Amino acid sequence: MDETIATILYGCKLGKEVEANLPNWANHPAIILSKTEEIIAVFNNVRERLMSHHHQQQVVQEWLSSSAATSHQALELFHAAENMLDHRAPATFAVHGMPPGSDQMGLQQQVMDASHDSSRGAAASSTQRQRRRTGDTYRRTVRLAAPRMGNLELPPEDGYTWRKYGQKEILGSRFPRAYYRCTNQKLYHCPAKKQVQRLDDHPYVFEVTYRSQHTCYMSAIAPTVPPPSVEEINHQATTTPPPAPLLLPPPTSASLSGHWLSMDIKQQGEAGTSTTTPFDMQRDFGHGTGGSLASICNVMTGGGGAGPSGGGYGREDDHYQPVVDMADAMFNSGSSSNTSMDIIFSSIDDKWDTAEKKEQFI
DNA sequence: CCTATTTGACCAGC
DNA sequence: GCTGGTCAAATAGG
Repeated sequence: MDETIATILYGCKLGKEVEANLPNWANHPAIILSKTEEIIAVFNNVRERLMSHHHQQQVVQEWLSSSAATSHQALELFHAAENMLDHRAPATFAVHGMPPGSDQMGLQQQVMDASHDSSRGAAASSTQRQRRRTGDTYRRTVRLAAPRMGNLELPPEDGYTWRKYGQKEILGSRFPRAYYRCTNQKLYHCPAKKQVQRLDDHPYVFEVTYRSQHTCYMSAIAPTVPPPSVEEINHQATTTPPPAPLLLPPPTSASLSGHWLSMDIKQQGEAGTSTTTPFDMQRDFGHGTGGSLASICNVMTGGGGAGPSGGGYGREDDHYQPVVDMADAMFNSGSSSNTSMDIIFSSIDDKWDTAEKKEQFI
């Protein structure tokens, strides 16, 4: 949630920048166009996230109030949702950070082949190299937006931690393909791999092919919980309410959209990276001993469980509604009026200054 | 020192 | 033989 606010602040900063440079850019409509498109993309992203978030919150609250839910039930719900997301039909999705109209590319996540692979991984520990193209390998391909700023070479964060083990020039592709495997491969023999390839015609889009499934989080000693499926990650940017009754928690509020603009705002006292988040979720979900509905609800609503300390993310309600209002003011106020933006700009000045001290954007 | 990344070489599938 | 996927030594960084 904090990065949503950070995104809003960033969008506001862009607006201010345009405002300040209007005299200079009066004869450069291309610059203004570029800037305004960026602003629109930023706030579209915010709106989508907030709408998705709001829907999740409602569903979880309804579920919690309508059933004598236990943490065990929550766990079952968690897995059910995961299965549902993992096996549902391909769905279109809007891409993070793409300017309006960019989704006309018809970017689509494609489940290439959801056949499960149990023969790879530890079983392939023979002296011979693993065989390829056997056809029974779990394989699915998704397309994700690259960050529009920062290091464009970095693939979008997906909640898992990966280790790069190879890169190769691919015939007919301008960009090399990068090969990643799960960092837990050694520890837990997790066979999950992914290939990341930037599209020739859309350099801002990564085609990510996932192969084999994570087993690391199922290990009794593994400290991780399954981060959300890729579909769920995509759904964070979906423009329509998700078909599933509820969504899984985001891997971390600092791991996904934070990379979108390369402007993660570190929580105070949070020294960990995004990879730490699922671990805390595991404590709440997977083992159940310390799990509480409150923590589960926090995780489900994307509010809690982030960061080793958990501080800062668990108080979603403290600032969520104002943000919704702010976004609502931005998008629902009449186009002829700019007062709402003025209010926003003026009201966030203090906050922006604070945020700016914490992290220099751009 | 440990871990991650880079990169040339190797190997299997087509 | 070509291409793509993986290995593993070298290198970099914390």
